Amino acid sequence: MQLKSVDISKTASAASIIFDALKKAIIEGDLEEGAPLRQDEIARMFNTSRIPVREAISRLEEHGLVKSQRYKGAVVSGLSAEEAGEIFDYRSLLEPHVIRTAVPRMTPEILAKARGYLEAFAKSDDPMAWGNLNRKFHATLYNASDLSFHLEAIESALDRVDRYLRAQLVLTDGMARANDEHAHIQEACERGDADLAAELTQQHILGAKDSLLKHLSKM
Amino acid sequence: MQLKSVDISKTASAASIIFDALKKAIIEGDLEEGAPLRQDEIARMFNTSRIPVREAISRLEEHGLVKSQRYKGAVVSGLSAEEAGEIFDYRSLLEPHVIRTAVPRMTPEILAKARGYLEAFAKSDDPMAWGNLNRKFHATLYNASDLSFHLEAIESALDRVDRYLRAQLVLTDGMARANDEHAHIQEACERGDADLAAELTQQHILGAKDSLLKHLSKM
DNA sequence: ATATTGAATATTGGATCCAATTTTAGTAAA
DNA sequence: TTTACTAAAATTGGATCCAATATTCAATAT
Repeated sequence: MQLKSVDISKTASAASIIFDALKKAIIEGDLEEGAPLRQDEIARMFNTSRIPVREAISRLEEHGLVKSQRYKGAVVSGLSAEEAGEIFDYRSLLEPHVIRTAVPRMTPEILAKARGYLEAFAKSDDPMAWGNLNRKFHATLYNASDLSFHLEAIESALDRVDRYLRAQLVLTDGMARANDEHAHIQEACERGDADLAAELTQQHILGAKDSLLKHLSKM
Repeated sequence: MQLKSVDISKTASAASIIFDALKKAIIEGDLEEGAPLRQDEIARMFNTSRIPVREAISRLEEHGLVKSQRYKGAVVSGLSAEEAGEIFDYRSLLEPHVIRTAVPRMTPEILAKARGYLEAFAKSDDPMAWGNLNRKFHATLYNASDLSFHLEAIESALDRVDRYLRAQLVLTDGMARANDEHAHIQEACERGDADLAAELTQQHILGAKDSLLKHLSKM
């Protein structure tokens, strides 16, 4: 007799759940720069002991999202304008390369999926959703490259600047420009023009950097 | 009264010590691909409990150096030829940019230090030392860029391919060619020719990739 | 002899407890 | 009032113990 197989293997460890939750909170700005991460408090929130909390925090530290000191605890780490700018430069090296590799491998399904995110992004009026749709749009196109190391590196870099990117998108005319640029990138991909897609991606990133630095200097 | 201040603050945590030791062992190939990391065994080695060992392993996992499965344990992760090649491509994007930024900021002291490593590398007949001298030579030049995020990213990428790089250096004529290429890079830096230094760095990396992939395909 | 079952062993993830250090609050002295 | 000192509270890192799961291996059935 054959039984329906039920996937019970997805029992994520407590440490992973806490890690994901904290990471999301930091990336989305719910936990602001400098906010202390008290092990005890977090453990109570998740009904666990401090052990998995400590593992989560130490993993976050490896990603540069928190800084921790012995006996003093961990705080959410922030970025100076220079550091944020550097990460945008880093992205402007990697992402054009990745999309250039990806374009010839894009299937109609991938392009349709990207277009879906593109349109949702254009239509959305929820600033909180913009950041996610923006990332999903780009990630969908990039994933076709199959360059897993590059993709991880880009994700990690985006995690660090996501907060600032969001702020920039909301507080300036970034939203309108991003929409426009996304449409051109999508078009280049659909036409199979890898070089153009790469060029537009680079401009997209450096334009955002410019806008972000201007915004930060006014604060 | 004033006391001689003794710096006792550098009491690294047990987890950090274990992390560094395991990382070194993996990078240098003492722990081979697939080797299991038993928490109990490692804890006994360091005279600690398994708690700091687990933290170390989870941090290694964030760096992609080990893969761990619940109730099964962690093993040293390896790279396929494709994955190793991808990391060399990644380096060939970042490192030329970094050295281009670094060249105008190189002081005579930095150049002298790099030359020291260059010469030590050329003279050394200890294959185990080559990998370290190679990294120190490049790192000395790169550090002048002050691009800390890029520098971290490069270090992390090198950590992953170090084992393969070493093997390639030893088993082919890589050593002689590397020496030659290093000398040319050093010279370009001393002349202040940032573009040439970047160009040579890119060739250096892609040449090593080529040599590595040829070596791997013969196995 | 080989495949299957089940108990013993090994191994990991987490909870609770303890030690070391920092921070805070309170008290006394100038 | 302000400053220096001390004790209490808060907080982290690690050790020991327990629960959950995987693996091994001997006993049994085919």
